[in-house]
Amino acid sequence: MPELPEVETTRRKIAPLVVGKIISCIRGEGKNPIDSHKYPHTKQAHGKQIEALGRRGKYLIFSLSGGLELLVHLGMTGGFRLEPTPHTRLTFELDGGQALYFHDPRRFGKVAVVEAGEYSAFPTLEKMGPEPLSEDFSLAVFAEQATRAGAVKPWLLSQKPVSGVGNIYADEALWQAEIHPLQTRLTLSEAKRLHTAIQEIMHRAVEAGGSTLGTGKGNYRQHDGQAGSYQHAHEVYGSAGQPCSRCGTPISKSVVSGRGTHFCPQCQVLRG
DNA sequence: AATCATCCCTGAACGC
DNA sequence: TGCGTTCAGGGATGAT
Repeated sequence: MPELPEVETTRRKIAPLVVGKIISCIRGEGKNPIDSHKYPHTKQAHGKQIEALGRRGKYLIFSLSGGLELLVHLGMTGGFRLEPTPHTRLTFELDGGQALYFHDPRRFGKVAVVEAGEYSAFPTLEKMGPEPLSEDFSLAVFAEQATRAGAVKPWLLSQKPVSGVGNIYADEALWQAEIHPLQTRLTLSEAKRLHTAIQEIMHRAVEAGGSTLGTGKGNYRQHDGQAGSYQHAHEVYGSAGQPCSRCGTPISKSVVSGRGTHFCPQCQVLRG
């Protein structure tokens, strides 16, 4: 499922193909009109030039001429393709006859055109924490906030302490930092380890082109169908019952705030 | 204010 | 083999 590394990989791959192009039209499925509830105001992009392709957390941001932005959230199964698929939800027709297809089997993805910076319809984006691979991801601020009373994993998933961390990379970072997903009130030492783990894992995962899980149609792939490779580096996600690579104890799986949660019960002990 | 459950949606995995 | 059931999950939303 697309988290920061997958979204960043998408951005890097797609940007050279679209920046500078004019969106002549965005079309819906087949001959159907676009569902304006799921994909609001896409018509405003017609005739606009794509000036840049940026990213904030898990959101792709197409900067358009006329002070507009086209926001894309890939949800669980969204992605761009160069050819139409049975799950093409939107077709972006570009000048020069090229097209970009928004493929999204489970339809959890979001696409919208907004005034640049007007994110009030996207509260998670509006309140998004710092980028984990930027200087803005301050250890001091992170460690201070991490002393809070709530459980650490749901907090990471909220996008507030840091942006772009989803279920896979949250589990991986907590394993590397040796912190239990339900731990509260992190010590300075724990916060430092987690801060480092998030940076390292995100960096390595971006380098690997993200993670591609399973063999199905709903998994994450790059626009050309190429898979990422970071799944081979997963230590806990999808590894329930497998021995922990540090201590050999079988990895546990449970549910934490509605999300499948993988951890090593030996290395990641809940402090009282 | 913070935390939790519910909803959306459909392919994959599982069970009989 | 084939059908039906359950599961997965990011983020918005409503509830607690």
